[in-house]
Amino acid sequence: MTSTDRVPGSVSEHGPGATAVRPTRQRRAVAAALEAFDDFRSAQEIHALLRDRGESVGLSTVYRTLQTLADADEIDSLRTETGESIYRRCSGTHHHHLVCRSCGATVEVEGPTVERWTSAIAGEHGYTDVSHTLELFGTCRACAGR
Amino acid sequence: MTSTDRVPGSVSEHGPGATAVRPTRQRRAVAAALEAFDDFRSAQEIHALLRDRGESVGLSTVYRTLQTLADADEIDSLRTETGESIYRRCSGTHHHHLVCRSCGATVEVEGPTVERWTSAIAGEHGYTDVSHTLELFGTCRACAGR
DNA sequence: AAGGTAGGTGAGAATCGTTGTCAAATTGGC
DNA sequence: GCCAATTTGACAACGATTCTCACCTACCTT
Ligand SMILES: [Mn+2]
Ligand SMILES: [Mn+2]
Ligand SMILES: [Zn+2]
Ligand SMILES: [Zn+2]
Repeated sequence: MTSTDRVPGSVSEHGPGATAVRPTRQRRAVAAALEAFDDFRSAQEIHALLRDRGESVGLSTVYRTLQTLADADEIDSLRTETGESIYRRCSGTHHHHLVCRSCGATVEVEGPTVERWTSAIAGEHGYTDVSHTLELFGTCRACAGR
Repeated sequence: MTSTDRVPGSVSEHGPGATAVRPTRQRRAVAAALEAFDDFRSAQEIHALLRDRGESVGLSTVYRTLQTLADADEIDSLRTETGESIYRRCSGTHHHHLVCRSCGATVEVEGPTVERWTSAIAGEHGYTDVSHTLELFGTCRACAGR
């Protein structure tokens, strides 16, 4: 699982005009931090973790890196109720999340049913180029037992 | 549609301990502003509208009122991509939104299919007390035609 | 290997939506 | 009217995120 040394965001294009994305120490560190977590974390939390680990990375850089990764769909991001952006490594396929409100435990869920429903609804109303956001929040088994 | 004069947030309880929610000019103004719009608006936009109308209401009050209304499920609220909270009057039943990214035109959609799916998924994973967020974004017919 | 350059970094300042403060104003019940 | 509880709003404070910009660094070109 942690086999590839591929640097997040790296684009192996050739010739002139290729957008270079450099595998810097900072980008590797952020990517590694994401691997260390199983649940969603904020940019600030990741920044703090790296600082503690002694691999300090500037806060601006952490923000930039996370956004770049999210834009490239290499990590998932969502917003907490308080409007804070949180990030998590994710599988490559389209999916949604079932998150424990109490401990943050996250389960990736797929929903062909929902995917079909969303396109159908959008079509009925004449909307095109449709995207959707769907997140489930609840209390996981562990947290339910006090 | 604009028949009732019921003040948003009003709770008609009796006896000692009843939490009074007063129908002030400010609260009426915010409620009226929401009726004037058909799509989602931010607290600041509503504040500006009221100011222009000459029914100026303090920004803090606008924020407070909108949040109170949203907490009471009397209006819908969601977050833009930039993290800003926007509000809209809504029907009383549980529903979701299909919003035009371009002009903001909003359609309320219901989805027994989705509701069923979410509880099923949550149950399968042992999550209880589940809630969900689901929003659809697309381009409406009008905006699609240039 | 040296140099050139586009891309990357980070400390600190700036944004900006939102929340907190608190004295003054308003409301509803008596 | 009178009063206690509630509400208001100008203004300060917050806090997450973004911007600035001088300094680095990876990497391509001689
Ligand atoms: Mn989906
Ligand atoms: Mn639903
Ligand atoms: Zn949990
Ligand atoms: Zn539109």
